[in-house]
Amino acid sequence: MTEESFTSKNFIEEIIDEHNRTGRFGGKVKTRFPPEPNGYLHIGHCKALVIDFGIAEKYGGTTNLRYDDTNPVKEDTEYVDAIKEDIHWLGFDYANELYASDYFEALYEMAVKLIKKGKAYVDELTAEEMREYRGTLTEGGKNSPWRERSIEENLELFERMRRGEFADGTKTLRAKIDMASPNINMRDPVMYRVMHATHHRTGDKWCIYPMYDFAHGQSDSIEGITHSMCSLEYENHRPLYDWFLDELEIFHPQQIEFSRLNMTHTVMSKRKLRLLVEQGYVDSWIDPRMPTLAAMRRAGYPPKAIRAFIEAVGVAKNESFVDVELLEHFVRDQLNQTAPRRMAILRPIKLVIDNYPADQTEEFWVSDFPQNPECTTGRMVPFSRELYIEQDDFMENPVPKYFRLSPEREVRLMNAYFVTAVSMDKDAEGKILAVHCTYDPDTRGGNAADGRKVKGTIHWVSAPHAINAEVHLYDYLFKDEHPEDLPEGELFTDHVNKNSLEVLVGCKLEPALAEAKPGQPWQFVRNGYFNADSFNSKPGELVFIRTLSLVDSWAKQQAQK
RNA sequence: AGGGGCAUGGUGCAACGGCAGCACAGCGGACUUUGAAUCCGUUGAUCCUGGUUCGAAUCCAAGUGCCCCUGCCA
Repeated sequence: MTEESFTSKNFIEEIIDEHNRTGRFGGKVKTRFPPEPNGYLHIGHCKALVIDFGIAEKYGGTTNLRYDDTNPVKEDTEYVDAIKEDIHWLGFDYANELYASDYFEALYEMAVKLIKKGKAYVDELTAEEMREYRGTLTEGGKNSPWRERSIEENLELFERMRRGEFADGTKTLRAKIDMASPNINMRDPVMYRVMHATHHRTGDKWCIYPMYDFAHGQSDSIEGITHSMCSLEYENHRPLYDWFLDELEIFHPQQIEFSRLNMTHTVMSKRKLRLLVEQGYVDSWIDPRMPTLAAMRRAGYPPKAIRAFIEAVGVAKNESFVDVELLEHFVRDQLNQTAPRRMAILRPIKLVIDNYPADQTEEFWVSDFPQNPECTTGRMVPFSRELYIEQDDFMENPVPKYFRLSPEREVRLMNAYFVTAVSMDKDAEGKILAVHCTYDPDTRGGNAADGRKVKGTIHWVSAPHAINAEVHLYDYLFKDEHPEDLPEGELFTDHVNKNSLEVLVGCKLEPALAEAKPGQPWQFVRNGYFNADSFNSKPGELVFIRTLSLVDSWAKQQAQK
């Protein structure tokens, strides 16, 4: 069975197949990924990444990384670097690192060409006037009084714009198309505006900057891009994309629009993400609660899982809202295969084995992947009379179906011994300070010599050998599935989950975890997947981030009651 | 209201005139030294109305709903 025979093609591939049948691009496929360096890449961009790089790879072509940097006041090299890092992390290789600003001179010449053809003119309408002249959705606009200047005058004025003779906002270069068009984008769109601003790459060389519409298609054309994929909101811009290319009579790529990725329990617009950062709802763009790729990397999401998720979501033109649980499924699926198991106690309570010699210590070899009998790697785990277990793993008055430790009940300490709880130490308020138990020496390793079974198996850490750590547990930033669906007058920031970060101090970890490095995934058994925090951990002062909890059907069942 | 786009289980995606399928979620069970994983089973959908056709999710017509567009943002 070949993989190909069972995977259907998405609509973009069907378009390309058609191009290949008709020979439109001579069988070539070349794509580009065009981020604006004004923020961090998020999971939504990853969809574009997978489409742009995936399509090119599938058809034997290449992909350029091209920063869409035509607006100097919004863009910064900080973002240029962050974007590059994210792309590499995901495992994509671009053919060239390019910038729309590389083409400023060529774009200028193209504008001159359109002026000479009588297809562009210098306008002096103010921003407000231009809005009035543009008309409305239902009524056409009217021509600017400057629309019929001579070609010579336009040429001279445009050159003087470039030389810096005019103040910001006083002049624009506009395409002369059709002020009555039902498509507002065709009502003499602005091609160039005056902006005396320093650009992150060209510095102060320019004081006029091209608009997106005038830059994107021609940049595609210059690079020989065949298929220019973008999100649905650019559909209305395609006639303009085509118009510039046709009037300029240059190589004409095909723009294809797909629906962007939306996900439950988060927001995806850069504006909103920036707001969360600036107003302090999160620490930064890489706060693990953010849907940015850098945040996911920090939280321990494997790039393979993210790509598998995007593949599973598919490509179409439907406005879609993907459940964040689908992403989590792929993350767990990947981590389950790659994260070595370790024991860690997040909310410790002391467990004292009364009949275990006080001065005795022993060690158990434990596999990194106990569910895989072929696994040969592992570590030694020390065991002694005083241990820590999870508070949740002991219940003085157990509820029905609870089969962890409770008075007079026997459970297995994972990989070690069977123990039976016998008593508790309590303070004046009745709070349990420690649990006492006895162990059965004939159950060493976790199996009883007489073959008897226990219902529960709990994890533990030897108290004198434990290392301390801080653990950060994150929850969704928004409890609402659709935080952007708001009642009139409410802000999405009003709905930020105030309890989305829980900091646990004094967690007790098995000693092997002292070696943990950021970026290494671990499964803390029965707790979830964790990763040393690349930002807060210092040698000897580890901080772990919970990437994701394990699926917990017990907790779910309890919550339903 | 004008223009553009989209409608298939709870969610996302297939089926391209011929048995509506896959993934996630859900539900039930088996197994278990992780209440995880794994395994087995299972509920559930073609926006509406009419037409063409032996046969329509698919083609045609009329409707309905949702999204995008009035930046010198991208």
